[in-house]
Parts: sequence; C-alpha cells; structure tokens
Amino acid sequence: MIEHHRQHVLQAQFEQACREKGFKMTQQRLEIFRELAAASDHPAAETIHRRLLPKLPTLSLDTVYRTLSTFEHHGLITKVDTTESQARFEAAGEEHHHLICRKCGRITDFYWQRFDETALPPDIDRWGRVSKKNVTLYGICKECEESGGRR
Amino acid sequence: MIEHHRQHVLQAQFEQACREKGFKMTQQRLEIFRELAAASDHPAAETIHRRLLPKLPTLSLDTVYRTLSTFEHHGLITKVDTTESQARFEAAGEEHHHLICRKCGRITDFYWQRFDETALPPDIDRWGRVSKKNVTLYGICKECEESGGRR
DNA sequence: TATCTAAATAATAATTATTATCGTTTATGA
DNA sequence: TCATAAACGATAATAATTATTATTTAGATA
Repeated sequence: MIEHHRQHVLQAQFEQACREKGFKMTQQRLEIFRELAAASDHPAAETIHRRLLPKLPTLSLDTVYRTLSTFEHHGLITKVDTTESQARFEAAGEEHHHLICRKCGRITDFYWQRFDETALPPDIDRWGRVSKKNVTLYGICKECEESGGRR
Repeated sequence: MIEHHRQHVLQAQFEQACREKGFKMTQQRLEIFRELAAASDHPAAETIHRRLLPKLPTLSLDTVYRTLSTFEHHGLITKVDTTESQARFEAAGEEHHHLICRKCGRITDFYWQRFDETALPPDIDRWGRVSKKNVTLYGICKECEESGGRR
C-alpha cells in the first residue's frame, strides 16, 4: 500500500517534469525513470534494459540509451564518474559521493556534509567557475575483504 | 641541455621500473611512458598513438592499448575518473585532483593538501578500506567562459 | 659475442558500447 | 477525433577496446 503510494507520487512528479521540460511522457520513459529512482546500484543502460524487459517486452536497448541521454540533458539523472567503459547512471538527488570497490566493482553512495560545505582551494578561481564537486573513494569493501572478492 | 638531461633521467627511471616489475623495456614502451610523463592533458590511447607516429611510424594503436594496460596494472599510470567513453590516462605522481570543463572537456590537475589530509566520514569504515581519494570538479573554465566555448 | 626463448609487436579480426537512420507508432494539443 | 511532431523499434553504422596469430626482439645464457 505504501509502495503503491510511493509509485503514484513518483509518477506524478515525473509527469510534471516532462511537462516542465517539454518532452513527452511515454510508458518507456516512465519505467526507465522509475527503475533509476528505485535502483541504488548505479545501473548501466544494458542493466536497465534487462530489468525492464519482463514488463516492457518490446523495449529496445536503443530507446534506453536515447532516454537516458534525454534525462541527462534535462538534469533528471547523471552519469557517474568511473574508469569503466560502460556508462553508469543514477537519479539526480541530494548531493552525495561514491565508494567504488576495486574487487567487485560495486558503486555505493555516501554523504559527506563537511566536504560539501568546505571551500575550494583559492586558486581554483583562476581556472573558472565550478558547478559540481564529486568525491570518489576507491578501496576494497568489507564483503570482498572477507570473501576474497568472490560473490 | 637540461631537457636532454631530464630525458636521460626519465629513461633511467623507466628502465629500472621495468626491471623491478619484470617486464621488458622496449622502444615502444619507453616512448609511450615518456609521452605520458611529459603530457599534462591526460591523453587518450588514440591521442598518444597519434603523437608518437612521427617518431615510431610502425607503432600500432593496439600496442598503445596493451602497453597502457600493462603500465596501469603495475601502477606506473592511472586512468582518470570521467564520464567520457574514451579512457584518459596520466603518469602516476603526487596526489592531486581534477578540474573538468563542461564545454571544452579539458582536464586540468590541481592540488589540495587540506583535502588530502582531511579524515573521511567515520561511517566509511563500515564499508571497507579506502586506498585512494579522488576529487573531480566540474565547471566552465575561464577560456570557455570568455570565448563562449569555441577554441 | 652469438644463440635461444619467452615476451612483445603489428596486422587483422572480433567484440563491446553507443549512436545514427528510417519507417512506423503514439502522446498531446487543436 | 484528428493532425502532427516527437518518440519508438529495427537495423545498420560507428567508436573504443580486446583477442588472435604470425613475426620480431629484449634479455638471459652459453
């Protein structure tokens, strides 16, 4: 029931975003947005496609790519900074940062208000105007440490 | 003369690294390493290939990729965190961070000792063991601001 | 110094990730 | 309801990277 309510609210918000940004609200876009809003694992386009196929059997991978690109240009989602070749996405939300495990590759969010509030080094001003600050921490997560990386 | 000396020292260091890590020192590897050590623009594999062709006309792009991969595995170079599809590389050196211009795409190094010395949020410990901390700042550089991004 | 051998190279082909083209379908506004 | 531009799915193309293989070469050894 609560889940059902959340879905409803999410859908309403998404419909409004489409109207505001001036693009059409399609079933495909709604589901892709929902999937991203619900996911906490920063899925790649292919992952999203795979997850939605049961619900939208005709959904093409190409539509997923196009839709993600549209969402990104309108600021609804962002690409994650990685060294991987596959792009990874997340719904735009509160300012946060990422932990990446070198063994399993999992990307985890974390929050760091102290950092967010810290002033940048003064010489950055000479470079230009900064609009976003990302921290990425690399290491080995507990699960990999304990299991030796197999999971 | 000074340049010549630097080159010589660099080559000696590289030769030693090869011996230590146990891989062969080839002309190709030396030149790729030199190119990366001299570059400040975090070149992609293709860029390095293009730059070296005049000097090594038979150098294959594939060798550049393989060599970069070898260097990376041995910690001589690192991939830069980006949202681009092409991987960008830099020689391993002092701890530093990156500025990325959203218009021209240029990646610039900056140093931020205050950050490097700052403790991570305590709950990170529950995630695992962190071995590297990267900051990436996005914005618009002075040149793009002034020129409207054309250059 | 010449010889040997495993490692590295270049050429080629293959794979993976993403984007473009185009004919068909559909959301939205009149 | 209808018209139309936007979005879709199928297909093909491109871009980035990796694998295969025959040839070459760095570095160890005689």
